[in-house]
Amino acid sequence: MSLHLEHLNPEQLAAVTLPEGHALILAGAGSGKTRVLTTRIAWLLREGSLSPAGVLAVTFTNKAAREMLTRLTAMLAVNPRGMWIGTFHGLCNRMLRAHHQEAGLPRSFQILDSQDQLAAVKRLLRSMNADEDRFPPRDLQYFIMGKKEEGLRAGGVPLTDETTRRNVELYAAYDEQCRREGVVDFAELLLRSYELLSRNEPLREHYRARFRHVLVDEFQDTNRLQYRWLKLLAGPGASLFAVGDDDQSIYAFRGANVGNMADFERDYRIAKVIRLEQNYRSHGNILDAANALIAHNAKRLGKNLWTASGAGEPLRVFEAQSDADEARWMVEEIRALKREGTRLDQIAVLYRSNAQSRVLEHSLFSASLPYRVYGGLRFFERAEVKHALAYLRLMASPADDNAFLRVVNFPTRGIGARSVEGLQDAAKAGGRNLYETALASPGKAAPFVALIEALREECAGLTLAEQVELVVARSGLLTHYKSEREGADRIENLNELVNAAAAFDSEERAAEAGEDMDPLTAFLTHAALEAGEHQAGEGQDALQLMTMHSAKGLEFDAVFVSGLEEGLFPHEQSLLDRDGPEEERRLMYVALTRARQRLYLSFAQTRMLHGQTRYNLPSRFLDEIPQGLLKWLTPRFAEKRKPVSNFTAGSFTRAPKRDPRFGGAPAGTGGAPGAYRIGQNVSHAKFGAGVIVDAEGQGTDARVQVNFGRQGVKWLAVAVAKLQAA
DNA sequence: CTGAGAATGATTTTT
DNA sequence: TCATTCTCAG
Repeated sequence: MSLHLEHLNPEQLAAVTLPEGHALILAGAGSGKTRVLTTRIAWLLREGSLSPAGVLAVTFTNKAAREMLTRLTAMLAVNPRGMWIGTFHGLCNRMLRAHHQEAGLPRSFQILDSQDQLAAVKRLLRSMNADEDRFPPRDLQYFIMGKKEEGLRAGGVPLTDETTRRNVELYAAYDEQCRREGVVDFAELLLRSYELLSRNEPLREHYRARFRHVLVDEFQDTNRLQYRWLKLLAGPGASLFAVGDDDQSIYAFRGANVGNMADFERDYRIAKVIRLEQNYRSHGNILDAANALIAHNAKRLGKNLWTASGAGEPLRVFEAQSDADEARWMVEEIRALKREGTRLDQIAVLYRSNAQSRVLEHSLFSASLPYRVYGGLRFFERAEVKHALAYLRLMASPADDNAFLRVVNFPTRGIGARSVEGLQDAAKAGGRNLYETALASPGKAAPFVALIEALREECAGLTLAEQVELVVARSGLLTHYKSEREGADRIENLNELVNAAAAFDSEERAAEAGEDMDPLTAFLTHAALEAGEHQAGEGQDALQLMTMHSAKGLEFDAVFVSGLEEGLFPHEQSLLDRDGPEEERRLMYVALTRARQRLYLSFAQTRMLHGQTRYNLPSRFLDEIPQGLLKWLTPRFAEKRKPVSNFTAGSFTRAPKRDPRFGGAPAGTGGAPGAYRIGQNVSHAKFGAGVIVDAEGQGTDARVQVNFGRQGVKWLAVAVAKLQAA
């Protein structure tokens, strides 16, 4: 077993070889975090009396868990199978499957993903005759998820106001519905597992005795419940080893609590936090920029990245006339990079929101540059795949009303809304699930029930893949999509589902589900917990397009950080939140630290958003990077903001209609000299630099709306405000 | 049940 | 702008 400890730097080595006890590792971007985590496990196994069964390592994504397992397999002589390595959800699922009885769950409980959960919430609201307009299903879903992630059941939520009281009532009803139907949502996996451990002492002691070392990756992303789960599981004799980077905490909006890091330090009396600050990824200028930027955040544990490699190139900055102009420029730069020998899959274009990819895709398509967009629907989330899975779920778990309703009339078989409502009423009256009800008095649903019954019988003795194949064919899904114009892709996905089942059958089953679980339930669990790839075509040499969020954990030779405009990035919505601006800055930090050698920053004066032209100011983040690190490819905006002359109050002209041939830039036919023009840069004594975004009124009543970026968007009376052209 | 047209609303996202 | 979701006529 070769750990290559000699290749570790002193801090990495210190982290890897820490004696028993709790530890907090502050691991900067590109500092070899995964390596430390895996080498630590290997070292513990080699040095101590620890056996693989004593290790529990938890990550957030399946990808990270796989990566860890792969590296360990390469490093170790022992079979890593005995370890518990997985995501929070995967490990909780594993525990709940093993103790489903103690946890109060049916053997083949099904897992609701967010889509399923929303459907369940909608159905609940309808069955309780709730006013969907006053109580949007999404809000309730968010409420329930949030409370569960705080570790609260309906009974434990303080009733602060009328809305909360109502939500709590619905939360309780939702949990009851889930119980009846034998399903659990994502947050429930964690909460149920937590409750099981806290309630059941023998079980808790069993696991505590077993897991001597608990290791957590991306600790800054844990929510309150996850931290409590860890604390419960890591008993008095165990060591909790947490690795994280508070500067890369970008998921507060979905419940992550960076505060867990400081809490951990205090709760476990961590004497010395180990900082991994040597970066093995980026050139010096990139790190200097990132360090300077993140220094603007007040709430930090503190850390400064450095590199032993050289300063490298300056960061290139481009100011575009418009979003289309920005895209054209990127295409040119990418072509140049390609000519110089950079592979396309080593170049990433990052943006704040998915909507920004459209213009870019348009340009790339015209330029015939192959690209791959991350985001969007994943394999197991596609409608046709979910339909097929619903049939399978109903076979495995007839109480699953969600699954029943999804496919009872898909493909259509004459069971309309009427019949379904009748069934739902009868089910409610009889206190039974829909499938049982339909089985007892079939009515219009007779063909459907007969189909499911027949499928169940015919599946006996078949392999998993054969079962899936049979269901896809006999359900009528294949026929249905064959007759559809755009059905080819969907049919391909259904075939792919059969392949996935075959692959799962042979390889993954034992690993994921464990011992005595039936293959079908194991596969359905796999589908729920691992939504699969976003898009096929991985491994082809294509440009990588993604949000800055999805880029976390990745690295590229060259990175474009686009749309650096106030309102877009930092996003205007984020400014409403108290901690929003700091989280946006951390996101920028993540974006910058993705680049190995070359980093481009760009922004546009004009951008199409929601069907409207927006005039944004350059992002504050550009000001927060030392100018000496930047190389402006266009004149630096600050230099152009010299006052020319005072405007005279009175006239303005609407910006002339933009000509698409000029990339949406003002066509330059402006109004009279001294007139206000929409899109005009101005400056104000108090608010500073701004852009005119709208105007109204005439003469002395004339008012203009000016976007002052971080100072906000304001209407100003032209006669009063002394605006200067800038 | 289907398709057309209206209404709606639009950061970020893994499990 | 544009994709999704809803409503209503046929």
